[in-house]
Amino acid sequence: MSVMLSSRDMTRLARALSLTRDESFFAALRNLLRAKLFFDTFLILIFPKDGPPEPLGTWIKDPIVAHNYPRLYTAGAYRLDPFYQYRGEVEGGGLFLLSEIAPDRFFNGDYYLHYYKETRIVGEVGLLVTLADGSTGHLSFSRREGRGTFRRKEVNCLKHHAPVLLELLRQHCEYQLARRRSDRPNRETRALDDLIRYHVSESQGAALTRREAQMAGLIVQGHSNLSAALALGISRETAKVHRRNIYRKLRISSQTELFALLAELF
Amino acid sequence: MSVMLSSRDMTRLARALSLTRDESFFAALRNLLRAKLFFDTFLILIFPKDGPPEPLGTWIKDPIVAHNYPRLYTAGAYRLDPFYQYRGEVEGGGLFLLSEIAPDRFFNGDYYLHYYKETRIVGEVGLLVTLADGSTGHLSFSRREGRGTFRRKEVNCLKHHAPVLLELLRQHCEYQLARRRSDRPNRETRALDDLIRYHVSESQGAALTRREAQMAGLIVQGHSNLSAALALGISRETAKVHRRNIYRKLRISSQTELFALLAELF
DNA sequence: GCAAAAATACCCCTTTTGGGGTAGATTGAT
DNA sequence: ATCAATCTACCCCAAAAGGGGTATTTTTGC
Repeated sequence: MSVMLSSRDMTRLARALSLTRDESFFAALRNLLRAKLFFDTFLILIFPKDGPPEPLGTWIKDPIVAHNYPRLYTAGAYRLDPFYQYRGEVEGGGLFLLSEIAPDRFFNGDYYLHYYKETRIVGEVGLLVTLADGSTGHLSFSRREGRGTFRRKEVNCLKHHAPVLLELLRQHCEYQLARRRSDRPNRETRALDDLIRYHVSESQGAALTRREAQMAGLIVQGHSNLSAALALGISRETAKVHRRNIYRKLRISSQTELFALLAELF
Repeated sequence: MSVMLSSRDMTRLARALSLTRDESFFAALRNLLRAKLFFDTFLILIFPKDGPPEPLGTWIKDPIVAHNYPRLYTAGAYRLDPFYQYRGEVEGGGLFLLSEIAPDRFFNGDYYLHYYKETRIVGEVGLLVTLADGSTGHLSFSRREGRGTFRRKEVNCLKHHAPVLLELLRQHCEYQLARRRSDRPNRETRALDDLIRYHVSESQGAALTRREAQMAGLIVQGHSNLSAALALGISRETAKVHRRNIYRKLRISSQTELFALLAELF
């Protein structure tokens, strides 16, 4: 990861900038960063002045962690997150290593030992940016053991580019905040599974059950049987049954064909 | 497969009608029909007055047959195809069972014994429609052994709906013929693998080799490693290597993620 | 012409899919 | 209250994907 940005990097950055007001910003930024360095989790949250964080985007590679972590975190563990605790201390914003802002005793504390450690995260970098209403935008990415911690060179490079990343984050969070406040009642809020059921019924003449449509949605979003099972709170075997029934009803025999069928929904 | 069309069927039909001038017509019609009955191959060809057929769309479930059949067929075997031989005999068009139009000795002839039989096809239904320039549009779908032949009820139903299907086929073939004759030199003719290489380079900062981009294209089009290997004329193991290198370069670990990355190309 | 990059092919292994079965618990609609 | 559809869970198996390795040939760039 070189400190200099090539002209191609600038193009990609401009593209990300143009997407800050878009739902796809999260994925775009994640891909942009992933092209430059490895990470195993990628999260964007808003920390209100008080109360639980609001997730704007969540990407966690490990399906089991992806299932357990957000629930525990939002339920209360966030209070012990050094980034959450640090949210008011920071003037404007900045990019920090967990180790920089963690309290002295953090790595011996309850949070680390009983919760954070479970995730096997060995390195975390977080951005914090103060928003207009006093809440704080937070972007975090981390590595699990096996990938090694972030190297000094990488961190320096990230700090060098922090102002741009912070501005991207700020724009995105401000926009999402505004959108949530205006709280438009029904802007295409038709759930994915309803869309899938409707589309499949129209184009294939097959009726998927609610659960099957949910499963189909999870599959095309990249969930394995295990991951989808965790998301639905059922066993991996049952998830397999749903998948099989979907394929049978749609007269297909592979994940690829499911993508082809549902492609026009995206 | 009931003879009556429900109002929902009519909607789907109207949609297919609106797509006759579209590249996606082939898939749309295939899906529409597949919602009503099983088949293992689905082809749309144009038979010129003489000379080899021009494929407009090809879908063959079995990867090995998909690889071998079209090559042999276009190379010359088409001359022995009863549907090809019958193309001039038909006034306007019609829907026929292979068994109806096959010469008396067909099932003892060379074509059947040494070529057609290899495909393990046990039942074929074909549409033929005369086009404005004297060539013939041909739609064929067939079943392989294990699925059973087309049942009398299904055939009667198909014959009942033949006029509509023939009109769909006629419109599509006429349009494709016209488009091919006008032969616009460079209408988005940039090959898929070039598009993939460009897009991946822009969005991921990773450079795929030519072969890798080809492989990526085949994967997202639904080819398994075996199927892609046959298409590229390499061994299944080598195809696996390309797939693995693609995933490594793009920092992904599943076919689903590849879809997510390349989704915007479609 | 030479070195680097790419393409080819095969080996090993584990995990995931895909397809079949049975069977008990829940749920919904009449 | 009952009956059918649905959801659940587990069994089996074969095929494919996913990830690691080594090694040879071909292409490509300088």
